Amino acid sequence: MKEALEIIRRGAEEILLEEELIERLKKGKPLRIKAGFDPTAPDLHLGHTVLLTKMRQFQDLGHEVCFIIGDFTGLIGDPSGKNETRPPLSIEQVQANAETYRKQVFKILDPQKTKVMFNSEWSNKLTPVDLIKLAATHTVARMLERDDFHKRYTTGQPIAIHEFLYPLLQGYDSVAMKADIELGGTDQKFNLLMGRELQKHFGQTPQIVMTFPLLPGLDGVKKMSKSLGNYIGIDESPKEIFGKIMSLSDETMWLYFNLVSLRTPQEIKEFRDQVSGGANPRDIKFKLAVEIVERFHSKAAAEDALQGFISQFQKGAIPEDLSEVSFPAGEKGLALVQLIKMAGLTTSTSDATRMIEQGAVKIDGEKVGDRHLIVQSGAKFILQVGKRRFTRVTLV
RNA sequence: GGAGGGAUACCCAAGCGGCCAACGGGAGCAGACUGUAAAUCUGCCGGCUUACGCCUUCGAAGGUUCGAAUCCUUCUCCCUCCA
Repeated sequence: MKEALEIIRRGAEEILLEEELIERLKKGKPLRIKAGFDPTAPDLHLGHTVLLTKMRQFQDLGHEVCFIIGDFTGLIGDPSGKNETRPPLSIEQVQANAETYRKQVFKILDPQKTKVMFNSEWSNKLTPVDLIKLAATHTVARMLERDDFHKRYTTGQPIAIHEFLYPLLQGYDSVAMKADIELGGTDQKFNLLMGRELQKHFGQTPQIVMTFPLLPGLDGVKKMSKSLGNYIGIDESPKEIFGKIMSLSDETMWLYFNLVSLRTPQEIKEFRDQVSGGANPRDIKFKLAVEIVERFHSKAAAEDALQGFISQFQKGAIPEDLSEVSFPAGEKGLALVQLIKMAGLTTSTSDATRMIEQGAVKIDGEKVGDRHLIVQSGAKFILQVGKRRFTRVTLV
């Protein structure tokens, strides 16, 4: 029991209320753990794994985990942490995204012990009268206490009325499924507490709320999200994941250790000591990258990624597993800028021209200086743009 | 319902008849330095074009003008105050 609490507590930012949690754990009955996910992002990324890993730990401790897909609330769009109204998703989009979730979550969760639920299941049954009654439980003033709403309100940003319904509906989920504990990011605190209030209102024992720090994205500042493009997808290639981890700043690396690594706090502390003792933080970052790739792929893949990384970036070698493309050059040959674009190394020829001008383009490792360069049919070479974009080209 | 203010590129934000593909900042990309770290410095940062050059963009649609992001009309959306 003490150990269990230790595991549960780890990584959490806040537990409301911890006494209640202990109380319920003591009873020894499996608890119902709830965590909701917006079906907006088609792919799971490392940010999601913070909660998923915690859910997994609950499963391993014998509790019942419910993975809620907010397909109904997704029609509203969670206003949490946003400074603008989110565009509603179409039903088709929501369904497609939910499917992707289903496929990916079980890389972490135990499928045998997971209940996947869609909140439309009960939300769609609410009548307009029910909704009005739900809305009547809270005041506008109470809603405006929420930091993001407050900010938008005071700075003159629009708040649509339906956005007020979001916290209420998310809270209602807890009522509908009789949750014992709800997990969420720190930005979810208001919504999570709403669940407590509504459960009380409906005569249930209020759920315990656990919040977790938000995992910052590659920039180290903003929350990891698909829409910001600063994410590491758990479905990405080993090489990709490895590279992205390596591009994290030293400072951010520690946050990842705390939030996504499964190493013990003692191990992490040892790493910190090593670094302050003069060890190259890069080598510690290697360990993090290896661990994460191993977790979502395999030990072998992690080793390959490490070796590939070393040869490519430390020894400057051209990677081996290159994609290959082939294009007809025509009689007069093909402009290099065209080729770069066709090969997908840049998005436009203008961009390709810029790359050449900036000395970022190499053919077989040789820098190209002439932006008007024409390549002839029969040529075969490795084309490189910048440090990371490579492809093997054959002209016919 | 009435009065006033606003909408500019990924974001913030200038411009208010030609010098505007549009100042400046942030983000991003590339180069140098390095550890694909940080900091710093340099360049780029709408598209097409194998030169010259061309095309589209300033909420939307029309109009005035040799010429509009800039002026006029209508429309859409947002904000503030009043009711």
